[in-house]
Amino acid sequence: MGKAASSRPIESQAPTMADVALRAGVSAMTVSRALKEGSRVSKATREKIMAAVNELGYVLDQSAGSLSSRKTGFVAAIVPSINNSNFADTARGITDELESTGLQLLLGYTDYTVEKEEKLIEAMLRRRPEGIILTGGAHTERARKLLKSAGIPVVETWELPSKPIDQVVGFSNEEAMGLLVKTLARKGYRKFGYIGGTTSRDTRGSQRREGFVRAIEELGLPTGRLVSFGVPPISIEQGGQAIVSMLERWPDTEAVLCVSDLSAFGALMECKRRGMKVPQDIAIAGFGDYEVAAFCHPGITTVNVDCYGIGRQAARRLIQVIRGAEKKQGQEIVLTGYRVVEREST
Amino acid sequence: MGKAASSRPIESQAPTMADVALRAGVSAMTVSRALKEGSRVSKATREKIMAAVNELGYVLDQSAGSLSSRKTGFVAAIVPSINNSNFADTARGITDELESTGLQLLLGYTDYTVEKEEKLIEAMLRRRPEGIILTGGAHTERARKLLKSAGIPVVETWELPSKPIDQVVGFSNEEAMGLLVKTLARKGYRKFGYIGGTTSRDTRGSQRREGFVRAIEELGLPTGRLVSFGVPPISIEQGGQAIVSMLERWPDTEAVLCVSDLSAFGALMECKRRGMKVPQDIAIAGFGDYEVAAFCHPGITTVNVDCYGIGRQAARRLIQVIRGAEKKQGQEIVLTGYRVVEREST
DNA sequence: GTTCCTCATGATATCGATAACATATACCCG
DNA sequence: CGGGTATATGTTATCGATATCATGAGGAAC
Repeated sequence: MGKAASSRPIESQAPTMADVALRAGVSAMTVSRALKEGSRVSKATREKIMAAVNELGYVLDQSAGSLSSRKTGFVAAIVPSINNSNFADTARGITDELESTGLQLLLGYTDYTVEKEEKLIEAMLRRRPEGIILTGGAHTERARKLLKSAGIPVVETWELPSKPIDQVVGFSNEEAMGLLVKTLARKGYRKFGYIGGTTSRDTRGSQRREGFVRAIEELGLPTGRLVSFGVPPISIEQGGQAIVSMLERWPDTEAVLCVSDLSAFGALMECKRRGMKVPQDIAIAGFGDYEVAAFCHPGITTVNVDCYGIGRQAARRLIQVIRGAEKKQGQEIVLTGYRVVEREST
Repeated sequence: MGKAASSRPIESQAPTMADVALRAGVSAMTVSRALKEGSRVSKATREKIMAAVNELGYVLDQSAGSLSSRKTGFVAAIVPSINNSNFADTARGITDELESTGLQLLLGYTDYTVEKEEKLIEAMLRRRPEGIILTGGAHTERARKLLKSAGIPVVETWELPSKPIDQVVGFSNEEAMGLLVKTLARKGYRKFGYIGGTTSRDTRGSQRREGFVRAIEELGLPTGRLVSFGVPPISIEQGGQAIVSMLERWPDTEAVLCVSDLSAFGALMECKRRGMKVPQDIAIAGFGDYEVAAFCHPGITTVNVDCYGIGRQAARRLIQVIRGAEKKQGQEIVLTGYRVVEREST
């Protein structure tokens, strides 16, 4: 910069593409092309334009661009909670997958209610996302209608909905919990208890519970040891309270399965606080393979779910439809893996 | 619905405001008014319009609206990680505070690098947010320039930057860690160790470490017991590995302070795994008051930070500038509280 | 040298809503 | 009943970019 320092005009207005064009001595259209990857602009012109861009501190206005190009570059994703590290991982997977494509994530959370989900869906659709990722298959009728008339690809995740809207990336929570029961039954446990939330708001939680009940029945084991405690998402603290209730009602329970690792961890800590030995006095298992389950002592047996992969795959499927062939290839269902991780708590 | 089922026209195009207007027999402008809170439209007209809206499944297009109104309704927030429950809480606080105002959050995460922050800031500014919330005070020069020329209110959080851009909602990590040291010194501990990450990427971590060193020096206690382990954010697992290293080099350490509760939890579990008694053999403290610290056994002494409140207050300050008086009231700094929470681990 | 093609660039219309102004109708009051 | 005011609605221009078509310059081939 051998030239005199360029005086910065004190304009409160942010510079526009026309300002850049004027300064670079080209048309606005050429500026638009120069700022877009893969369009042909001569090297000299591009340099002039970039110089003007830097001098003015210009940043492209995508809200204007998306109006004329009819592509907003948004993808919406709705999860039950961003405080839950499983869903945070999914959100991270989505973001990471979107990053290379220049798509921007609009993230919302429902607090596990379909009513808030409906509101969120509507709010997001106002931004005209090019695709939308939902958690689970439970939605209000109005939400379904809104999604249908929006005409954008939808991916439901984390479950296998009985009535899929469009695409699905998920797994059967019922089967996964069933597998956990069977794995532990093979180790000799017979009196199983289950800890979960009180309502059906958390559909994945309900499915896991059903999977538990079904597996117990199939194996011909003692049934009925179900404790419901707290509104989903059931916290660490509530897991601790729930196991107290479990031990009071069914003191001879041999193994307790929890709807998530957080409640399992709470249960585990409560047991230790009471001087019980895990797994000798009682075995505890969770679901989700949270970091805390791997590194607490004893480590908690759990079901590992590919949370991050769910996010990446969901985003990838959207991208394929958005950027790829116009034609939707029908309701594809992607099954994501899960596996039982046995640790010291069982 | 006593009427015959309305046949759904197979139009791939999403309906526009003009379609609604046509159907309701009014002008587009009236539709726009009817869909906006607080504008005067007669009851009969509004009902006609709402009927048309529902029949067509119309959803307002805000990207178009924000172009003419010159208000996008976006607020950007950039945090180091969304997998960290402290920052997830802050994001939740922001979202909750924005909800009533109709503003939509654009959330991004930097993985603790200023380079990715710069990229994110630029990407977000392309969406023309009306305000932006950042974590910490470390930014690239270019990021600062971009923010300045964007001319929107900026709130830096979670720290007290030495060179604030605009507004600040945070606390002194240095002082907070110093308070923790002093609190434990009062209980009689003298040989303090510190566990943190290896680089200065995590500026809050660095500040906590400085606060630790300074407090130790001021109290005239033995210095130098610092273990750096792993790239921030330091995980539970790395906390466990770090305390092994600490015990090898300084076996007589009485109390170990960790950059966060996650590493403290890892350290705690590793000690238990080795059969050490906490706090009798060694005391352990963390930072951040994560849920796990409260409910693990023994509970971990830590510094509680109002993560959620930081988010709410940061958002509130933005809203005041955005929706309120045009005039910025200068660089206001809001101090958020913190407090030492003593538990069984010390 | 003429024709044809490629590549760089410009001109204009347009995306879908809203701001700002214009107009029409109803209502109020002395 | 006339003038003024409030309320409801319509008309037009506009936000800032991009799609599309048009144009011009340069080069290759014969």
